[in-house]
Amino acid sequence: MTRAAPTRRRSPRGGGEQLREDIVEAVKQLLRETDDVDAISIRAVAQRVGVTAPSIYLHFADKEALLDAVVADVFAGLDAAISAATARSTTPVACVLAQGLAYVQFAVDHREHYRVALMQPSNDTAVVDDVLRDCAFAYLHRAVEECIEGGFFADTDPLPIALELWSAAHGVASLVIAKPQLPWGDVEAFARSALNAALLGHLVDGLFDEDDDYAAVAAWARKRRNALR
Amino acid sequence: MTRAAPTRRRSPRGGGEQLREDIVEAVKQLLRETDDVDAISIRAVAQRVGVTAPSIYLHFADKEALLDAVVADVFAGLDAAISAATARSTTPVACVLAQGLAYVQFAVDHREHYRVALMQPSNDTAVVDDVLRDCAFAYLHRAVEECIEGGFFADTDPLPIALELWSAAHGVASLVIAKPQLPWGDVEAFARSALNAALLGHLVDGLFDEDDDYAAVAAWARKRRNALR
DNA sequence: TGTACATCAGTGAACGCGCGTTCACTGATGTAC
DNA sequence: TGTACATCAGTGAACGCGCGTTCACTGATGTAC
Repeated sequence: MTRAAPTRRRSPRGGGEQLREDIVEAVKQLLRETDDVDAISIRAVAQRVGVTAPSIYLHFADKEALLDAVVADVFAGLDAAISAATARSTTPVACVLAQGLAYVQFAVDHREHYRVALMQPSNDTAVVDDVLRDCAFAYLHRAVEECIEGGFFADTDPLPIALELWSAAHGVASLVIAKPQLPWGDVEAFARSALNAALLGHLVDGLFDEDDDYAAVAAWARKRRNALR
Repeated sequence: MTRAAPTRRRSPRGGGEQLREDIVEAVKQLLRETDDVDAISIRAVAQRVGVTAPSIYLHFADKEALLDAVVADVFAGLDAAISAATARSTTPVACVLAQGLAYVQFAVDHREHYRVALMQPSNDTAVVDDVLRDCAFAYLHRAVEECIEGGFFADTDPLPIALELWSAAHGVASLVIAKPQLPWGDVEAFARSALNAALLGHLVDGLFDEDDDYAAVAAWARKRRNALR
């Protein structure tokens, strides 16, 4: 393997910004191609950008800072996807479903990006996580609030519900990514079904006696199922 | 750091079995102590066992084979936890909930073991995954079948439902592990609530018009909520 | 317009390190006679 | 019971490698006069 000739033009004064962006983009490219965080080395990244390894350190303090920047970039992409799904929705419950589907779609479309950002030991600083909390998750939190305000969900604290719904979407996304050989069928249909169940669960939450091992809801469901037949 | 003196007694003929088990146990110990897969090196494992590095290769073809053995061992532990939860349960729906709680409990009690086994790129061979499918997951699959046979769930294919419930439990477990600083509150209570929602969702699945953006179920729930008030 | 100079983005070579793995070996264990 | 020998679990030293990071440098860019 021959080293790539550094064809890149030198940046104008104070113009390292372009190289910085290129470096982050190169990491994302390598993640996409190799599906393996361990393939990310300073040398590999530098070569991909067309620059020598020490140049990376002009823009990032160390490798961890570089990966933090990549994670922040991934969060921004996730945020954009969920923001778009939110804008497309009309009712709050449908909005939560759309957000969940967009989330899973983003994750499986960018599996290694998702893995680095959300399935990895968090070397990410509080700052990086704040990006997530203030953006992508904020949309979900707001939509849950609207579900409560609209009387769709019981009138309780929206935060745990939002976290539960996030867990539901994350569960589908991360298990599909970690174990792709399991019989998922069509992933979007699977995700829709799983998210639908979680949503239905919250819609009917608190409407049945909860200390009876589901006997009350089961009896009700059985009766209704027979009536529908 | 001085190298540990190899105090270990030589195994009797054909008695490498003991060392093999000790090696797997040492890996699990290191994972527990460091919370970091990258801390697992052949040398570190050998030192922990009290043996030199090449000895490892008498029992495992290479590092990947060693990690596969560890994953299989973790799956066995998970299997035992879920088996115990299953035995404790009386009704099938309560059984699914108990299995899910046991699953999450096991995961957070053995976070790095869980990470290696279920949040990591699967270098595990099909053989290793079969252990999971034939043991831990089989209990869930069976319990879902019983939910259907008992008329608790709609009469459909149990496999996707089991996978969805697995995703729900995995979602809680893996997100709590990956982002422990989020406001989870009591993890068991959180898991119970999330699993409860998924279960409720499947209990009432198919009982409402599904092409109306949840309008039918929402109207029904609102009425019932008012009646209960 | 032309020249001397300061700046600083990027270079090239090297550092020390820990890794997975190999190989010829040693010496305690167990066996055959 | 005693001795010679085969076995093979575990050793010690070494291999080549790629890694993150450093440091003194170079030379194109832009500026001051």
